[in-house]
Amino acid sequence: MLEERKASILRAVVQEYITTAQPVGSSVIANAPGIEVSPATVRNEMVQLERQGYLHQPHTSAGRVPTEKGYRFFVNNLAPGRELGAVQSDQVRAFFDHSHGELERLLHETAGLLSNLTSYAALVVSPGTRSAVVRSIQLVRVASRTALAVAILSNGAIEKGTIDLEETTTDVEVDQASVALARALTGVPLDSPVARDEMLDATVARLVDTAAAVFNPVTDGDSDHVFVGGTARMAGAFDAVETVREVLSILEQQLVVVSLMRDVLDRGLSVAIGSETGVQPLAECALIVAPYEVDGDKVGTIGVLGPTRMNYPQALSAVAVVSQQLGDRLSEG
Amino acid sequence: MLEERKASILRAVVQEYITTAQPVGSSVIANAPGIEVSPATVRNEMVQLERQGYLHQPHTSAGRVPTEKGYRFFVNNLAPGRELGAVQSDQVRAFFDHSHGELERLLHETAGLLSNLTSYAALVVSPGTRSAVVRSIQLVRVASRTALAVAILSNGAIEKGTIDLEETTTDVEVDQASVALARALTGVPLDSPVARDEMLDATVARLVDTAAAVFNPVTDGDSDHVFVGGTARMAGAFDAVETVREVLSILEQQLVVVSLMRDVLDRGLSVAIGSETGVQPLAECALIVAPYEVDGDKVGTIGVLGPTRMNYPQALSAVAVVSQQLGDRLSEG
DNA sequence: CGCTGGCACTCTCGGCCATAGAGTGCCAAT
DNA sequence: ATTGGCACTCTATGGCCGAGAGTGCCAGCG
Repeated sequence: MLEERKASILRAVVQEYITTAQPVGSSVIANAPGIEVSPATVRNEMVQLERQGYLHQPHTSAGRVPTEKGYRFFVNNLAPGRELGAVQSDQVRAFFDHSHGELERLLHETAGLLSNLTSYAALVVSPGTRSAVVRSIQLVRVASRTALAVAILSNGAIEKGTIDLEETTTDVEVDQASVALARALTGVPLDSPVARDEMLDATVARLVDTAAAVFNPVTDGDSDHVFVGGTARMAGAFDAVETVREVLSILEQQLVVVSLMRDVLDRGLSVAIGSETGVQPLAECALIVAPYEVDGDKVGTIGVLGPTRMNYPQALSAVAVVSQQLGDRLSEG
Repeated sequence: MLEERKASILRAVVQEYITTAQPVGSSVIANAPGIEVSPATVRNEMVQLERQGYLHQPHTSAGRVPTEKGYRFFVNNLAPGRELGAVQSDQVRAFFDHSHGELERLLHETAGLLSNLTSYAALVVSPGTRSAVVRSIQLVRVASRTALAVAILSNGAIEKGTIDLEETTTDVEVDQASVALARALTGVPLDSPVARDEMLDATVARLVDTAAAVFNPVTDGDSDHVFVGGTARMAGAFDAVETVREVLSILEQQLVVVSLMRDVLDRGLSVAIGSETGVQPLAECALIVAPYEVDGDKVGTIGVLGPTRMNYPQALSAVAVVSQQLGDRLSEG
């Protein structure tokens, strides 16, 4: 733990660095509100903070820059629990009031909203299918050798998968399978085992099984869809174009993003800073995540990805508010 | 038109600049294959080319750089009709042979493929609904005040929209509307007018109309979905981080991208260079587009976005091959 | 004893200059 | 018409210097 005054100084350094992105010197800190000591004293404290690993000096006679440990201490102990500004709260409320239409579209736009609020990249992972129940499921032939299995879930999500047919399969068989599938799965979760006690033609039974199997990977969460908004903001966050490229490259890999977010949540964190993300190219990034709940269940995750020198208080509250309201919006229906 | 030799020089300049990204000088050109004259002669020609607007000199005593007009002449008259390399052809073939599963996923992965082939950003616009016919359509209540209208089309696409219900609407009414909708639209294009000659309860009739209306914007192409792959490549293409930001910002706006591509195609072009795109932030970009055909109909578009100094021959052939094969793949089913 | 003003020191950054080199435009010779 | 030669221009690079920022330390002060 840090003494009162060291903590104040660290807080001031982080806040200053977040806004200016320049190494900050002792005199700036000494003039900061809440600091009542001279630059010399600040300097003495700063060498301590540096020894303890909270600050770093790019070179002699430059100001100090927070380290990962510094940021971590800041978010754990020093970040003011800032409310979102009135304008922004209104923006969120207005968004969800007027939000309308289809689930995917809503999530996509939510990513845009969150990105605008924070001016970082935003991530929205769609609700998992685990907690939802099938409202309607059917098998439709779309070509001579292809059928589509489509399930509509109680949370408004639509899950779909393609099935290869034998050329010899008749339309009647497809229809029978469709009916059997509906009978077996309507009203229960998508990954429920399919009861097989009815007498069915062998071909039809096989069809039902294949169709049901199509949805299993879905429930592994392996196919959770993630909506990314504001990737262009990453270009503004770093001046090394190479860093930008690497980060964008990560954001393109849905699987990586989803498991990254899940992983952070699983570790009980809401913020992962630099190497804490466990992803090397994100060494200069910080990730804020929060689950959103529908009817009390954590069904999905939203997050914000920015540079380590991100505005944590603001981003944290934006993520909190949006996850809350998104959950409410999805629960109400 | 340009005399033989000027054209050869222009070709050499473009090719050289594409690979090195450095202004190219007369001596390099003089040594290029196919040029049998001395640097001095090349210089004389280059001042002509510059006067005619094909080349530009960043400053006295730098090499020459192609202008938009120069690139345009190159793609129109000079670009070798290069075949795709054997390795890459194989890659495309292998991709479509093993491709499997759901339409959206296929298109998404196609964007990735095209991006890998060209090392630029790739764009894939999903097939429009115009040419497809409804295989199945239904209305499903997902919450007390919400229903989902879901249509499955013959091309494997799924179109969906949400409908607000009165709290008082009964499940039976929803079902009736669903049946009526199915009767009216199955087997015909999604934007067909709904026949209303049957006697229906007023509430149900209203439901049917709302549901049908939901799909109209869809057929306006306004909601054509676009899959973007390889955005990270844009970061490698420019060294000004600001340019990268602007381009990414454009790529995030689906509507802009879709109408941009349509616009270019409508003008009968397959390549739009710099200001030809009509989009200011893309001044340093070039866009290559090609439609893909399912059963002879141009149902969608794919494209590649790179810097103006892109490898046109290679990108053109990659786009051609992929659009061809994607069309075939979607036709076969 | 902790704080602070003072001070010498270190390091970066911007400007300046000179030089090297790339590439040109032009001209006279072929 | 082409070309070798040449003087010229402009950029890029590196060294140098001075200004300025910021430090670490110390001695003095409350």
